[in-house]
Amino acid sequence: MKQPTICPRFEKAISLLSQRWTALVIYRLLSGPQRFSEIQSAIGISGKVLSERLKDLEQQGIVTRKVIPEMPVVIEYSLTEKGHSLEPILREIENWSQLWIPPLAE
Amino acid sequence: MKQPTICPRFEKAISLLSQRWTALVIYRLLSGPQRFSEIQSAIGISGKVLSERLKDLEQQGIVTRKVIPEMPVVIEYSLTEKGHSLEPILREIENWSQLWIPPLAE
DNA sequence: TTTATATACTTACTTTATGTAACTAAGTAT
DNA sequence: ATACTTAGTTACATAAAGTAAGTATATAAA
Repeated sequence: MKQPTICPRFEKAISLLSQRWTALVIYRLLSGPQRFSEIQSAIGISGKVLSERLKDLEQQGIVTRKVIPEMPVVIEYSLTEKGHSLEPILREIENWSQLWIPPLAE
Repeated sequence: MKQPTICPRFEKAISLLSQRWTALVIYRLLSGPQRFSEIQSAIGISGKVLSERLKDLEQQGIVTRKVIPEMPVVIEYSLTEKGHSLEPILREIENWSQLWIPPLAE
């Protein structure tokens, strides 16, 4: 075999980012802490998968969960430093999409 | 609703890149044209899904397929200009992974 | 007291995506 | 004719995601 195998750290990053919804959840949180239902309605993800993703992301140290004991309890999700460090990647994607995805694409 | 909805162009870019294997296929092709079987063994994708992905990517103008009529026929896949324009994104991911993914991670 | 509302989930079930392994097509070579 | 190679495809099995209803906790309304 002559092809160099792909770096496992890179592969891990890819598998994180290419899990469905994950990038969009992080992107949303870039604009500040949000609640479960805010994320849900903003990106159109099901409650089931969103709760799975948020648990994953929390475990990977990308997202923090904070319970605020208000009158209906509020749960606030936000990015950790590691989470924020993904911003340049998402900005590159944003930028690329403006250059290469036609405006009318559904 | 107070949350601004996510830009559809950005969403499209994300859905492209977060399809399983797509980013790895493009990443491989960044180092030059490759054959079906090379891509397959380098990233460990099944033939079935690889052929689906390559068709998709061809249709989206990211990859080109070229038939070279050699003795066993050789089919060479390479990136278009649009495909190459994704390089900065993949480099950011590569860079991020070196900073934030622990070396021993399986 | 029952009924209703709200948030943040979870559960059961269905549909879609992916994996696996065997098979096909076209062209040599033996 | 038989076997070998590359680039796939097909049929079937498993895993991931979607959908809709249900749960837990708390507040307020009838």
